[in-house]
Amino acid sequence: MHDPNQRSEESLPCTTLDEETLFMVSQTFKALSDTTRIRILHLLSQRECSVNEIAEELSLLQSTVSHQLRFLKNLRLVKFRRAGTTLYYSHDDQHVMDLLSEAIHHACHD
Amino acid sequence: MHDPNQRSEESLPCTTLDEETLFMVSQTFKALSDTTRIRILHLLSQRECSVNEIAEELSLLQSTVSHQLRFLKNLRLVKFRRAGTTLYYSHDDQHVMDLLSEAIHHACHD
DNA sequence: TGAATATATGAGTATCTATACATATAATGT
DNA sequence: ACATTATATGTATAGATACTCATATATTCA
Repeated sequence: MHDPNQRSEESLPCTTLDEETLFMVSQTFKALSDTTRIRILHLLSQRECSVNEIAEELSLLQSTVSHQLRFLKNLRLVKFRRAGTTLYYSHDDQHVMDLLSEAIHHACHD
Repeated sequence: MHDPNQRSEESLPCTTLDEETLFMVSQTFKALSDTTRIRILHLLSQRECSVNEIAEELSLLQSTVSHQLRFLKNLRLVKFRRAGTTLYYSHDDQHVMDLLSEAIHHACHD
């Protein structure tokens, strides 16, 4: 009847790590491993921000923020909308934001 | 009566990122951002292993494994017990292992 | 079209990182 | 004590990364 070797659609642990999964996981964590990107994502978890707003709020150079936003955009962790010449960025991957907030929460409370 | 600015002991979001928390979070994710360390931790999530077992199972040099285990040990993500000349390593931070398995699960199922 | 503003991009550089090789340390058994 | 086995460590190096500076692109408005 029920074959335990048959992978169901939900909630079973991934015991095998194929190359593609391994790469995706490492890329996700790499995005979260830099303090500048963490600060940017943490800010975007609270509100949508323009590039200059991020730079001012976090005391970073505009080009630094722009480079990191490109990194995050490539991984589809952030998105933006245009309003005139201003681009408003916001987060775009709730799962990754959850990973971040869990880690922050854990670090805060030890 | 209840002051919302008063941080309670549990489950409130950390809206401020102090330097120490920022560093801890980045270190945690840095540990999980390398494919070799991910493979090691994933293996240790399934069973306790000696250094040589890890090296053989993952086709890595012994010194590579040992260097990475030192990295993980410094962050207290793994621990070991001695049996003669053999050291058996196992994971030692359930929270970080949860972060890893969540990321793997998410990557596997998209 | 030209100035002003916002953002993106390219290049250079200093720093970090992961690995490989060689060797050291440590525990065991004879 | 010596050989053997398991693990750790030092060092060198190739590759990755993040930042800074300079400049390019793009949009708006006069």
